[in-house]
Amino acid sequence: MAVTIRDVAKRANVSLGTVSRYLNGYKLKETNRIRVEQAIQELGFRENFIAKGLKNNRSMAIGVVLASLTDLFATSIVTAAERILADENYSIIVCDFESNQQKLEHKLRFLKDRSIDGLILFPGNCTSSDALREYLNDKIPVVIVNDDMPDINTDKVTVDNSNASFRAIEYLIHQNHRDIAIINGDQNTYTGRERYKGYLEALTTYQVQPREDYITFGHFSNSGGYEAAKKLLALPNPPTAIYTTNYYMTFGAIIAINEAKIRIPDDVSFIGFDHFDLSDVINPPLTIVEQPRERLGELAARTVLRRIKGDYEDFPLRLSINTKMIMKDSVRRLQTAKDKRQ
Amino acid sequence: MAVTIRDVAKRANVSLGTVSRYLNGYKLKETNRIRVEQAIQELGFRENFIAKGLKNNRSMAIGVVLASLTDLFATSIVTAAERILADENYSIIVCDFESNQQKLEHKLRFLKDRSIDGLILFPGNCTSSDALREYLNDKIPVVIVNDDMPDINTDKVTVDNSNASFRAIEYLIHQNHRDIAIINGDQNTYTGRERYKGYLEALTTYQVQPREDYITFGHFSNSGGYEAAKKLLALPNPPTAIYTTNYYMTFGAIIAINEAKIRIPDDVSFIGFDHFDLSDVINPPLTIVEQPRERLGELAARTVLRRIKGDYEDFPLRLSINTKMIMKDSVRRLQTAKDKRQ
DNA sequence: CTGAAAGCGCTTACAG
DNA sequence: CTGAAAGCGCTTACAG
Repeated sequence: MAVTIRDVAKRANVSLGTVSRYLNGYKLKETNRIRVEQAIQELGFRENFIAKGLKNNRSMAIGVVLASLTDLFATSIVTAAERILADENYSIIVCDFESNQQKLEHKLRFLKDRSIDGLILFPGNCTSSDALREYLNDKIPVVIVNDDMPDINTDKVTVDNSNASFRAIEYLIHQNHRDIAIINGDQNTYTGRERYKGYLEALTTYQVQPREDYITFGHFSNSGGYEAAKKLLALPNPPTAIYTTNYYMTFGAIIAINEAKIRIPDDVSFIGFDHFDLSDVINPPLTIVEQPRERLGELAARTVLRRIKGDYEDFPLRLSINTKMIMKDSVRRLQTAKDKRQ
Repeated sequence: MAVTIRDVAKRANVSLGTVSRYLNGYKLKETNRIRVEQAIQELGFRENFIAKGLKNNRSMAIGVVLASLTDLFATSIVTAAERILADENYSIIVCDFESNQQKLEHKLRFLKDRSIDGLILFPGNCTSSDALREYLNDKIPVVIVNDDMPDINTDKVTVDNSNASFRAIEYLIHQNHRDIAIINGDQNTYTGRERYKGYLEALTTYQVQPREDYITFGHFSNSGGYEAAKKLLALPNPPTAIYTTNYYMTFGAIIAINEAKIRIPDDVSFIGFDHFDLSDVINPPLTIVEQPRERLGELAARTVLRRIKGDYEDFPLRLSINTKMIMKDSVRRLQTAKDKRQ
């Protein structure tokens, strides 16, 4: 049915091997090259990646495994990665493991059975994995995004989660805030823990006593942020500043704040996490921590490609990319006693 | 390196064919079956899907092509589809075409070169496609989600976009609203046009004169909804009810409404689109149109699987699944002159 | 530079 | 029910 290199060879009056070599970038005699090219044109020949894969033991597919396909953070990283991988003719096979360790194992095996050439993994709340160790044993490149997985020795790219929090809180402190609340996400995730850690470190560094009632926890979701913010605002001594630790929570918190008719930054200062289309548009525009999602995705893709090509020079890569604070109008500088005297 | 059926055959003392038959569910003599099973166990044999695919001319992969991987609506449908496809041992290869017709063509060819067994397509703002026609010519099953693509004759699953709007507006009219605004999304998408159409039809049916200033357009995004709502609220005669036409717009509109310190439903009634985690939690809980995303995804997956198996009985399928209105507290019944007299 | 041939890991019609 | 063999569409070491 489909036209094969055999057909091309026949038409071009050369051997199979010659066509194959042409396809793989070897030099042909000029006249042969032209005839092969013509035959390919005329027959509308397209390479069969499956047959190629069987010989080369490569599938030209990269597995992407994430907790949920509906997580904007992960999918925007995947988008950037896909762009690069597709350019190199790699396809991505995506699997969702619904934050379930068992499903994770299953999907990893599923992908392995499909001979993927590399794996990009967002472990989320899952730690470790037997299936993952099989990848390492079989020398299939694995890049882990935004997680540490201490017992898995492979390439890891992440953002400076802890430091991002540190700087956000430090900034608030420099604006004379002391009553700084945090809206934490799931503590069974690496990012959740790291972002919380940075908060505590900043307070410690500047000798601000952490207050338990200012430390809230929820899921990394809109409603998680909403509920936490509501709780904070209802406190007898509400915080002067609120810091949220992911995209969804930021959104939810903003809704709670608006609903409570509390004004940013007059009544409460606010630093959000992740840049989104509304951040700059709402009133006031939000000061936020922006994650370099695009760069993370590119980095993950480039790393896995390099490993596939056998370049293990800097293995295992441990790269933490810097987040960036986007300064807008949601933080108010508080007056200190000293300010007032002046 | 990897263990093949040849190794299994040797160990089990049977022929290649026998192992293959076992793997494909044919009956073996009891003693052979046991030996084959044992050999598979002992050797840790796993089938090679690539080799299988070469013989069978099947890749066990389904292509999924969408405008953006960060569109929650599409990805939640894909999640549901993936669940079903993975159960049947199909993997999904995902491609993002960034709402760009040319990229769409490119990705469709990219996937075709990888011998996908079927395609699930979310065309978004793209209409028609040469590459898509090649799929149909080559009898590769294609299921289109939430779009019509009139010149492509294949299976299509969608929600009752127009009717969803109709019912939402009808409900508002029954609550005595006449000044009903709509926040439309991109009109170069099928869903955008259909949802707008249902709005107009409802007004016509109930003889309410459409007002141009109540009909706003924006992108299907948070800021699109935000900007449109802001404009509506600033009108000299603001509407008594606002209807938004997708998830993101709903969110953005809610923020604008809260920001303007306008109360739902006292000052304005509101019907949103798509159920999301905050819908029920915020104050007041939102009356919304809920799309059966899960069912859509399952239906798309099941349809493509049936076609792959050669079942073309109901081809081309044109299925529109009903949305559901979730009644909460964001719509107020207006008093009519008659109500007041009573 | 190129052809002939073996082989990647499987499936399946054929004959028994 | 099972073995031997041909073949899916490609690649590549070998010899020229």
